[in-house]
Amino acid sequence: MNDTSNNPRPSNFIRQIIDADLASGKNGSRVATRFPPEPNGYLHIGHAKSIVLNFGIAQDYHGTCNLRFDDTNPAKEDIEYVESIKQDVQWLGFKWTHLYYASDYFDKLYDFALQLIKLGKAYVCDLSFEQMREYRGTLTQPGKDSPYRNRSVAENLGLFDRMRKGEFPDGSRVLRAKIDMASPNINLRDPTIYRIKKDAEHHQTGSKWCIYPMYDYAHCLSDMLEGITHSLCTLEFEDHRPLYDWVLDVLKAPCHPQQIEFSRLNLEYTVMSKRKLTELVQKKLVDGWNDPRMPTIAGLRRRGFTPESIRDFCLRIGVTKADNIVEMSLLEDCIRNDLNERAIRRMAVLHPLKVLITNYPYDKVERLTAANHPQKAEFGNREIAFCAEIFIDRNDFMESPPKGFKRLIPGGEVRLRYGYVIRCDEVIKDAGGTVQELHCSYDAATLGTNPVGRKVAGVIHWVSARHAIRAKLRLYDRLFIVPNPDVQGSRENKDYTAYLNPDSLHINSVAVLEPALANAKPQDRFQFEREGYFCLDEQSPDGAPLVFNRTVTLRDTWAKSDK
RNA sequence: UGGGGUGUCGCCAAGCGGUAAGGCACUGGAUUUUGAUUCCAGCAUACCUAGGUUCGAAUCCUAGCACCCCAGCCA
Repeated sequence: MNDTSNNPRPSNFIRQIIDADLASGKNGSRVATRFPPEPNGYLHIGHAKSIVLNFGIAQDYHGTCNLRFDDTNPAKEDIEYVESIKQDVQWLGFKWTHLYYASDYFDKLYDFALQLIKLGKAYVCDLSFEQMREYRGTLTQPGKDSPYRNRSVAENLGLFDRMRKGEFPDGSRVLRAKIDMASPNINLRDPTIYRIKKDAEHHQTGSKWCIYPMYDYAHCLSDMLEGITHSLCTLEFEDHRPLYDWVLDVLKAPCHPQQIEFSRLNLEYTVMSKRKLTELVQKKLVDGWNDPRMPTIAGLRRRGFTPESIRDFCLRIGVTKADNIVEMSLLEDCIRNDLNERAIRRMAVLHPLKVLITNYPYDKVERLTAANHPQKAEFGNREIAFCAEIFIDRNDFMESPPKGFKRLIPGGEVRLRYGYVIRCDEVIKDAGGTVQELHCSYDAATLGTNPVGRKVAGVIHWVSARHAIRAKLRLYDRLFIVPNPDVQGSRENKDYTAYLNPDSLHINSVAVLEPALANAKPQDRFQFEREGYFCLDEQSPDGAPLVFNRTVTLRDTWAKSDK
């Protein structure tokens, strides 16, 4: 197969850091990473970049990689997301060393908070949300100390204990790290590390806790507790690194993971923020998280993408700190490249036009042999029925063709793929002038061999009208009509949904397919010759009409030309 | 006007002081019973700008410029 995951992974600046650490004997020559999603949505291809990075490094350096759910905010999380994330990581082809939840550490995290208080490095603050914002200052002005900043250790201990016991309402008090209200880095202006959430039912810990740690506090300690050596995250956390280090330093942590930031993936014609993807789902602008138009792993899977192609994509885009927006053509190349190698070929006519072969015995049926893959004999052959009535695609016939048109024209010849050469003798039209049917004649001497004395340039696909099966085809196009809905939206002061592509899904219910497709199984992938790669929808129920999703079209240099 | 980042071909991205990898896209051409695949060729005297150091700079220094992130009791 065409699995690039077996190829050496390209290096990047993070691997260079690890190489240097290994060379200097840091971390006892151990490499431990983790992939830490919050279960508040489905994974998308941006997460795949992080997954391939983290798990790939663990594989290549003979290290470990944990899957850890960063589940510190029960209000936004759900067990459905936990399950989908596990499934998606596995589907991508990775095995975690350990499965953890940040909530596994809630007891330890609480004890560390007690330590912080005893060290005089944390205090309970009674400021309201609004007051807190005022006291924080602005980007250019320093903040000012909270009036509660200098409470005694005993008072802080007592208050924090009562917070834990549920004696105070949500929002009334928080535990804050005591760092520096005048820091030019806003994240260091006494950040909140614990807040009260009394009525949230946590998907893992139930109602055991009514206070929950904040990301900045929980993440570094979780990394530490797992003995992570390299904590890889995206660029927006760069400003948080001093806080990450502060917590571990103050607590004199026995292990201090190194946080390294890389830029997140942006893909043209889609959005990648979980907030926006959630909105698309909730407002039913798409048909759920696994809608094949979504950049989610579940969506790409349903669209027909292979795990190999997504891994390949993640390797090809690289890992840097530069802002980027990757063209869709790269992702398309990855899936075409993989499917070209492994997809069985079939014929499907999307816009059927009836053709009567007038000189072929009307009642005769012939079985022709067609290769399942033109370059791979080991894929075997299948038989296709041929008779006097067939369907070809309307797009393969033109009465007044542009220059260079190689398909069927009145009086012209074309090769039927894996069949005979036919000539169009007569065009039958209805009263409105629409072509209804073509009357053609076939050349019996052209099966498997070229006619002598003349060249037939075109080859078109077809199916027997008497044997064809019907199916529903879902033809997908880009979700948005502009390359960068986020940027365009803020520039034009519009919501990104204003750029949704109204034609991102086209349903074709008239397509006719060769009968061999009847026993396709959900997720089976095919190349419909000259059309594209399709996969049987995972939700096609047994017995119901087949539904195929178009993964991607074939490259089409003819359609691209000006003609 | 604060802090943190980033700037190499249309897009991604190597390069780490010795004279601009690679992939995608694009453009030619060959082969082809998929206008697919495959193959072959082309595609940055140039690295945000301006100075400087050096025999030599995308790489070092200085000063600018542009863009991204940060003022959640989100992650």
